[in-house]
Amino acid sequence: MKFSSALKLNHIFRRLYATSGFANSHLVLYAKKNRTECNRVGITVGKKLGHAVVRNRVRRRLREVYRLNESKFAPGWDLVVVARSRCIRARFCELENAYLSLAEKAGILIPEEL
RNA sequence: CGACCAGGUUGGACAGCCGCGGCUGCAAGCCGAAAGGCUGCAGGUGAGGAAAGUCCGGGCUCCACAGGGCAAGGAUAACAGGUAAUGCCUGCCGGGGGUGACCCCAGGACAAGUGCAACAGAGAGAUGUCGCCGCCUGACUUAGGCGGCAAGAGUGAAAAAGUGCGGUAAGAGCGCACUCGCCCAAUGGGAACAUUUGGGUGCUGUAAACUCUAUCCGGAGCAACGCCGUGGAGAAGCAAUAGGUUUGCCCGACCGCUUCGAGGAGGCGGCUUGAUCCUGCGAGCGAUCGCAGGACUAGAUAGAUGGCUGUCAAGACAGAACCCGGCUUAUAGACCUGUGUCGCAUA
RNA sequence: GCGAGAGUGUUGGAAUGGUAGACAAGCACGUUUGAGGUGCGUGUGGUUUCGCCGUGUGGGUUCGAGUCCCAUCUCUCGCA
Repeated sequence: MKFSSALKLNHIFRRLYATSGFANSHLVLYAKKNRTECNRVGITVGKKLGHAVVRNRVRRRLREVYRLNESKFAPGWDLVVVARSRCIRARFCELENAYLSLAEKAGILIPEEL
């Protein structure tokens, strides 16, 4: 994790929810530029998804997706990822595909140099 | 061998790569005046039996009262013991269930008072519909009146202790025998309580209806509480054209400066050594207690255990958040103990 | 962490411990109309043989629980 940290402050979450996000059947992604060189990533797993064990598993997997793919992301963004209920039974590769396709839609990936 | 009963233990394993939170160390590096912070490396460590529900009881912290009594409100309810304490646990008594091992029970007082008991039924806590018997009157086998009775009928969840015999005009605890309930005494027991004992007595049920009796209870909760605290608001002191900021200097522009300071955002502490755990011996029917030796075993703060691969297994319920003791609920599979129970077979 | 409330036919929502489903909406059928709408009337929990089971679930108290008591599940709300 070279240039990323966890997003913890409640008012930044509020600010990001006010923007229009990107969604697919597994996830919702909110993104906004900050004025630093770092990325701050917040994960929201609501109480609807299940008990604490289920919610922890979803959160850990989403964090792991970002960690393994950090090199593909451009720095200088605040991200909030909201898990939807299909994440409970999804495999890891499905979560990874959903995450990366949303990030591509939002335009926060480094464009691949051929 | 099969079906159970009671109590207890455990709660996927191994290997490889990447990754996370504390802790310890480095005569490591960087930043800093220092305290310390950040990074790297190494070592070791890192969720439960229910961490859950928040149903009880405490510790701890602050507030209130700082002494006692009464009232209100709430909780508990056989007896004895255990415990820091409990509404918990153990033993025992009583009641109920099971062939049995064994299991279940809020289990004080309606004989202090009040309330309620729908429908049905004459009558629901005190009576008399049909009825039975005697006497009188009219009539001639029935009607009316007066008196006695509560056996039988019928209603209901419950009907005036129950059954039998005697007794009588008919009947009736009116008398007797047995049974049942309550009260008193005696005996046994530490007590609840028990009784092939003696005497008295025959009273509906309901207090998870109000109530009465006995005992206990001050309130809030780690988001408690303590400390630090940019800016801004406030107070005091000083200074008056010096000082500060803006680019090192000049010009220009902007701003009074210093100290104190309740406290909001935020940060730090509280934060894990404790009614702790393990082993052995002893006391006790047991819960539990005593003694000796040993161990240190998460401490996060948007909240640390994940991802991929391989082998076996396929298998649950489920994630600490100040800490303990219980209760309740959810749980796949595996294992252990018993001079345990029942059935079948054999001897 | 602390605290409060609710759960009844398809839906909203009543019911003092005493025949469960008042009232309204919806639905079905009949009637009114040339046809529809409106109006009026009847029915409507499950299974079925009288009957039995039905108030989130499981127990208990009571002659009798939607109601009272205990436990539990789900949902909603409040405070910080």
